[in-house]
Amino acid sequence: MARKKAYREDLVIEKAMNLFWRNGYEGTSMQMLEKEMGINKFSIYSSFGSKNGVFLESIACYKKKLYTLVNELKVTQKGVAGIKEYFYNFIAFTRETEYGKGCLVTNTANEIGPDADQGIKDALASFTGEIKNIFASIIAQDGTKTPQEIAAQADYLLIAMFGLSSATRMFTQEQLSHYIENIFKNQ
Amino acid sequence: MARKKAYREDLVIEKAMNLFWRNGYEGTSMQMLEKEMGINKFSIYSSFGSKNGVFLESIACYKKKLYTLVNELKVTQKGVAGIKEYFYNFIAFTRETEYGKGCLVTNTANEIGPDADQGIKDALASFTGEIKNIFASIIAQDGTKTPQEIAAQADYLLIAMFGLSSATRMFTQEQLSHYIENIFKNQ
DNA sequence: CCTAAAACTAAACGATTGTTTAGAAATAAT
DNA sequence: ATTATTTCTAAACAATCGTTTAGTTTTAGG
Repeated sequence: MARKKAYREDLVIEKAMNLFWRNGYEGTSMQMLEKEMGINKFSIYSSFGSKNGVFLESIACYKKKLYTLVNELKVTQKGVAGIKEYFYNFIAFTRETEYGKGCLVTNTANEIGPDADQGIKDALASFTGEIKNIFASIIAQDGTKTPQEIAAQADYLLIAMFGLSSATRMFTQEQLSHYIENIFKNQ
Repeated sequence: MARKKAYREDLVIEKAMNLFWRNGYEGTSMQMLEKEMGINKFSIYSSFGSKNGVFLESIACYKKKLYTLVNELKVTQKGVAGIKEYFYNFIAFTRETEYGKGCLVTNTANEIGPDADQGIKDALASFTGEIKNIFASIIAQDGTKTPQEIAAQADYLLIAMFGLSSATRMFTQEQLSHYIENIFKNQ
């Protein structure tokens, strides 16, 4: 006994996600979201509660997209060489035109301060922790390293991945290749 | 035949610079600038023209501060080991409390999009180019590398430095050390 | 001392931010 | 077909953004 929604929430969130990915949280206004999502403010608020709610759903949507790459990484038997492939795959994943869009999670981590919304900070921390754990288990594959060595190398590759995400937004493909090749030299 | 300024422009710019460094460009409002600089909007606009003008002066001020470190780097005779020292010095330079503030230039590069103010983009590009040139001339010191090898390694270290700047804002000192030690392993 | 120029205070500007609301349109069950 | 419930349109909300302006205070030269 009621009217039906004229949009699908998962589809409009994907559009919102792309807007946040390109423009950041503060750089994306409700006006822009209305236009891109194709629904008006009332619908956005009734579906997602707030701009912050739209953003949290967008991060969840982003993770789902990225997990195509992450799942390949999870099952790799190539050791650190598999992580290197993930680095290159990630560049392709972020490519927009000449430069990349970076990583939505990393972009957000760069944007927010210490007093940002807790839900956002939790989402970022859980994502970062998960990637680090995957790196660590791959590094441990050959069974030659101590836990300390594994943790240190996982930190190294996590921060390198973090830097790569930002770097895709302003360095050329050639520069990024120089970066990745040196990161994995002698690893 | 006129009233005298009750403030020194170089001193109030240093305060503005610290605000931008901590909060970013968009995260710093004219209201915050008024309070931190200790002068009101009229004085800010009459001295610097606009918020953008305050920011450009703040970047110049930041460079001056950072050049204490950069000048040490310029005259180093230690080759790549001197660059490694610069990386560690930079962490100390950015340290605020538990985490660092990053690099004002890098923070800005992460914040702005492709359609940002041209004056800002120029300032960032000139700074980045200068650092890369210093890295390249240090890498070339031992006279064993081809120009291509020099350029590739300079790109690598530039992006690594770039990543380190962002990383100071959210990774622990221990993690940063793991990162730097691996960056310079076998270089 | 008077006057003119610059620096100050404080209020207001229009635009945009995220959010809310009043009323019209649509739908499913009675 | 009527009714109850939800979605939608469109306008308005208060707050804040960067910027401007009118009017007052201070200062140095004639």
